[in-house]
Amino acid sequence: MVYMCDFCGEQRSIVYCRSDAASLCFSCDHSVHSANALSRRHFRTLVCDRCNSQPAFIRCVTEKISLCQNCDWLGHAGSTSASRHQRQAVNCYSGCPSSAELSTIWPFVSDIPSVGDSTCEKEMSSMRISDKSVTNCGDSLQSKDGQDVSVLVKVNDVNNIDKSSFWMESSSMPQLNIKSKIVDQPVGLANSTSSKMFCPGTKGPAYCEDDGFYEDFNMDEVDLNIENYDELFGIALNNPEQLFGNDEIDSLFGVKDMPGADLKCQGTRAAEGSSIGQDNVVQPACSNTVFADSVMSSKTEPNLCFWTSLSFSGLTGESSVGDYQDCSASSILLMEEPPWCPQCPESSLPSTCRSDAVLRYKEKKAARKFDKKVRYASRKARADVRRRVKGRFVKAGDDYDYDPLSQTRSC
DNA sequence: ATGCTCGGAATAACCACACCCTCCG
DNA sequence: ACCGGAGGGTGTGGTTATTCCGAGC
Repeated sequence: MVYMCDFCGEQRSIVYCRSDAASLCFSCDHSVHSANALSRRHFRTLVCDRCNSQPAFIRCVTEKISLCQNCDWLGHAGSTSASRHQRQAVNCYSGCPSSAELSTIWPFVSDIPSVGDSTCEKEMSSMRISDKSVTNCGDSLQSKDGQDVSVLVKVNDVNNIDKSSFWMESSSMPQLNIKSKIVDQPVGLANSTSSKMFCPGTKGPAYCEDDGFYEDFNMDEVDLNIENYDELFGIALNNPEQLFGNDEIDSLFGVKDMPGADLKCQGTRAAEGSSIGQDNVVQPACSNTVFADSVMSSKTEPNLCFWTSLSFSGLTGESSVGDYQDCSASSILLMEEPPWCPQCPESSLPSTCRSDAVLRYKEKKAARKFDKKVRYASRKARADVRRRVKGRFVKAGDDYDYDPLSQTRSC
């Protein structure tokens, strides 16, 4: 069955835009995402060649098809022979790259139509070329005329990766025993091992920072350059809270108390495991049902983007779901529970243990409070001591039922 | 398949008043 | 150009009310 473009309904859908939750043909993708600056930020990838409904994140070189997470698992996890298939990550892009640039991103796609240079590209160049996040990331792609079309790619060979390594930028974690190597690296791409952490499947700081949602993330505060990994985590590995603080860690992960969650987590958590001499730290995320559940149940939480972008500073609850959807992590987070989880042999935690963990998680979640920016400390100080009636401020001298200072009632 | 009810979660509204900002003389 | 006063708008937190959404029937 041929799936048609959600927009025109005439051409075969090729590109998937998660922000729009739409499968588009190249032509409509170009026209739709050249509409305005926001739409140009949408990250698109190929549509899964198998289910035609999910964004592809893996290219099976052997079968010459692009697969979503689900289909990749179903197709490659089952049989030994299939699991040996050579696979590579499917790149994604934002902006309006030309057909030539698309060919560079997806050299295996043969039917890329000609989409000439448009005003969109020009606007994109003005918007993104100077974007330091792109240059910092090192994943930008230079077009012939030197314009950065903000093509962000992941170039790691993903052979042998398991589901958990999909969650992380494995090659960026030097202390982890990830069997990955770089193959088929597109021209103009920086070595991913030298890049900073970025969103798996898509890519990180460039995108996230660009989104405004992460604008409070200050790299100067915590230098997360992987080159400083030892310097960074060498101190914090044994106790990441030294780096981020207890509350921030709790707030970020929300699953701190969950058994088994620590070492399944990516980023600092995984690094934490590596620091204590666990070579095989990377385990399938599905190895812990609780963890998977926690992730899925937290799919609308902004801090989940931390998993993939390390954008953990100054996150508040102000961002909309759309922001998360724009985050590449959404390809995972917004999905339903992966079908491969039930297949995992380690998912047999005792139900009581699981329920306890879930309970702790929910309590933690409830207790968690997103940082609220207080513009005027003096006003806050006053509000903190102001007497109230049913939560409302009362006039000075009036009866009150709540006094923050004395915790007593006047009546 | 559809509609209804229920419960939980998320969000908005409310209150007083010190402080901030703008305007004007 | 600078200063000071007047006046209006803003922001602060705990509680309640309202809205939203999913599950179950």
